[in-house]
Amino acid sequence: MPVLAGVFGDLGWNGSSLSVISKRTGLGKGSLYHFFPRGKTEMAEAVLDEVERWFQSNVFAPLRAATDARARSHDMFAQTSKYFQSGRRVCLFAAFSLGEERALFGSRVARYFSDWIDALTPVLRQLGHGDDARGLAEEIVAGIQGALVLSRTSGDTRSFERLMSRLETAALGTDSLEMAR
Amino acid sequence: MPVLAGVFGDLGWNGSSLSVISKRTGLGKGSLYHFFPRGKTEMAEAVLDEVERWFQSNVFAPLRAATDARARSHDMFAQTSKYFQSGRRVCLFAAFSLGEERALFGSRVARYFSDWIDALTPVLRQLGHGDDARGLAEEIVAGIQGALVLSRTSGDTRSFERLMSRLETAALGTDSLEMAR
DNA sequence: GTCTATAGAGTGATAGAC
DNA sequence: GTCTATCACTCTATAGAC
Repeated sequence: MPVLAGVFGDLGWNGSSLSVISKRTGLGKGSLYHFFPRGKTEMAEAVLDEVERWFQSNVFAPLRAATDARARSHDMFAQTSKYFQSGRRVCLFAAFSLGEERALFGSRVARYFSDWIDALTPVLRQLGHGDDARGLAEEIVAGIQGALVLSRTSGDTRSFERLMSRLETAALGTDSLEMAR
Repeated sequence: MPVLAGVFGDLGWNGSSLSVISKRTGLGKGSLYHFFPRGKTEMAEAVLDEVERWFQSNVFAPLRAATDARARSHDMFAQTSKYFQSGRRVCLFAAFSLGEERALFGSRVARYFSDWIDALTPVLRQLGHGDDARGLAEEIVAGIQGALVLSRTSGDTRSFERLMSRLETAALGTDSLEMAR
């Protein structure tokens, strides 16, 4: 499964041909169709399932925990940064948001992002963002995707870290801003 | 050329087969290879050339103009929003940042984003962001890409508008923040 | 005749499915 | 490994403008 995820991340949906998948997994086409009778689509679904589970248990669920909001926010950024390996890894949900793959996986891609925003919003509300919480949650989730694009194109992992830390500051920001008022 | 750009935007690099391109442009393969002897690669290069020229003259150059910084900032957001049609259109530079197309177009993709950040930074410095100007420029350019991802996956053009307006507020933000101090 | 633009049959290679 | 479909691409033929 990690190899499969790596192939889809590196080559995208259309670039991940069965021959490449066969080569990188070390499995023949027969074996691949034994485990995934519906072929490439089922392979991608399995990978998305796994990524989704990882985010549900390591990012979304902790956001809903009953601990300090500041800690939950920090934890989200730490776990997200860890998952994306400072921008070296690709977000498959974003990668599958275009072309043929959009028709295949579009609804679950949309759910992934809305789940994230839904989980983050109450934390930001607790941090004092009030009616702005949902807008800021959108901004942060979008900002993470943008950070992935920018750090990938520049090949600079530090830009990812820089952008993530700015987003985290924005999440905590209202406190210091209110003190200034 | 607009049709070509539409195909690459809708289907991506691998999804844009010559047969689709032939169908949607209404041109036979002979004509396509007459205009683009190096094939699909040359077609994509021509499209990227055009997009790059558009941004150079409508976004990057105005950012370097000798007018009011506030107006230049606003103009950038307006033009960018116009180009991306409130998130309905895809950023081809981001779309070509993965897989095989990364090897083909990676360097010019990187340049597109760094040109943007380079042009935006001095404007933000004039708006009072000081040493933070470059970091904020990164954040804004990344934020636009994130807004495109999010609005595409949700199918909601208003989320794009919302995110763009937040970024514009951030660009102008230091003034009001300094007044509060 | 020459040139540019056109169509589309035909090439080998490779795709995904089985 | 075998299947058919499709891939990017080449080539030949031909249209009309000058």
